[in-house]
Formats: sequence, structure tokens, C-alpha cells
Amino acid sequence: MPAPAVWTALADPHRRAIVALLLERPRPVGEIVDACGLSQPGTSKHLRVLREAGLVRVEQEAQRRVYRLDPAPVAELDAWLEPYRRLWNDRLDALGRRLDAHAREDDEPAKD
Amino acid sequence: MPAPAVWTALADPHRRAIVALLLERPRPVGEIVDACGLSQPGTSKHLRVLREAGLVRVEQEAQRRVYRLDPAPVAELDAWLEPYRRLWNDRLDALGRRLDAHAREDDEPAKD
DNA sequence: TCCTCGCATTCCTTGACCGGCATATAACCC
DNA sequence: GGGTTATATGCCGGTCAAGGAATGCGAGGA
Repeated sequence: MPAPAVWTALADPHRRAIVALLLERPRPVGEIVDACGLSQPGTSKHLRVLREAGLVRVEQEAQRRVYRLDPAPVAELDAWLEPYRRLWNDRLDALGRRLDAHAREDDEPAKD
Repeated sequence: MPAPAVWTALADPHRRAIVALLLERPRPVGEIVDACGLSQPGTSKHLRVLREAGLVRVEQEAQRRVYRLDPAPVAELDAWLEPYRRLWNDRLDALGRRLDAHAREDDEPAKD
């Protein structure tokens, strides 16, 4: 169960964009500012939210601060999804069974 | 890429609770009201948000309305997570490689 | 037909969040 | 030390969401 802060952090499109940027590689703030077309203070505040949610980590590198994605909370999201995967796996299984059935009786008229 | 509405819908803890309830089985509104300890109108409004995000579907059954989880948006969430899985899979792979290396040179002194 | 049950919608108030601006802070360079 | 670069924080106005109370509305039952 991901921390609620993770959900609220990812609820904002700008922050999801930032997370996507950091997926490619770690970046200093200035680069993020340029990429997400927001003011520097605004970007910094979003980074704060992501930081406090544990989604990103900062590393001070000379006068710049490099932000890096932390995999753990995203992994928790993945774990949260786990029980839901049954939903569409069951559907695929059922579809597979019906396809198998059709293959075995492939010269009978369709009954569906 | 899940619709933004899916993210905002799941950002609320009450709505996540409702989704978890509907994961077990479809339920009429009254049951959801009892379970999530919220007023009936409040619950109904949350259900509306979930409905408009496509996360749930309603089926009128006599005088009751039965809500049922729709797998598609959750599957989109799963797809969104896909590129991020590399993050912790890479870590596991690296760990695995190091374990293999240790196994192969298991009488040499550790160099890490 | 009237009444009741189950649910949705509306109005309202409060609180949270978003974005911009101005400003503080900290590290580096001269 | 003074100035510059890079980032964070505080304040403010606008917007939007959440929860409660009252109400609307359709389906069934007497």
C-alpha cells in the first residue's frame, strides 16, 4: 500500500511529467525547469512534493542539486496493482479458453 | 497513459477504499456507504467521480444500483508503470550478477 | 395513487492546492 | 568580501475539491 502522499504527488500532471523526465536520467533543477515550462519556484515546489513523497532524491553537486528517481515508491504502486491484475488476467484466460474451445470445434457453428 | 481523471480519482483515500471494496465483488451503493463510513451523498459523489473516470460501471438492478470495477483504466495504470519497472529490475539484475560472480569465485576475497 | 426506499443532485462552506512574484539562502568565482 | 549562479521559501489571489444538510427523482409496494 503506497503512502497516500505518493498518490497525491502523482495526481498532478506536471509532477508526472517531472517523474517521466527523471526516468530517462537524473537531472539538475534548471533542466527540469526548462523542460516542463513552469516557473523556477513552481518547479521547485513540485520537486518538494515529490521529495516529501519519497519519489525523488536529491544530491548536491557543487552549486546544483541533481534530482534522481527513487524506485521504491513506484514499486509499491506496482505491488498495489497486483490484486487488480487478476481482473484482466481472468478475462484473458476466459478469452483463451473460448478460443481453445473454438479451435477444437472449429467446424461447428458458433454458439455465441 | 491513463487519463488524468484516473489519477485524480485514485488520489482520494476514500475512493481507493471504494475501489478496493469493488475488487472483492460488485456492490450496491448502500453496502458501500456502510463500509466506507461516509454519508450517503458523499459516497454517491465519490462514485460519480469514479464513474466519470471510467473506473467503475453501474448496473441498475431493480431499485438498486450495483457498482462494478472496470479493469481497463487499472490496466492502463499498469501499462504506465511498465517503463518504471526497469528501475528495480535493473537493480535486481545487478544484484543477481554480483551473486553469480561471487558464486563463481567463491573462494576469492570479496572486493566490494 | 400515495408512500417508501435507494440513490443522485444541489447548495454552501471550508480548506487545500496551483501558479506567479518577490525574496532568502547557499555555493562558487573574482 | 562582493557578485553571480542555482535553488528554495513566503506571501498572495484564484480555483477547485471535499463533506454536510436538504432536496429531487425513479422504481416498487400497499
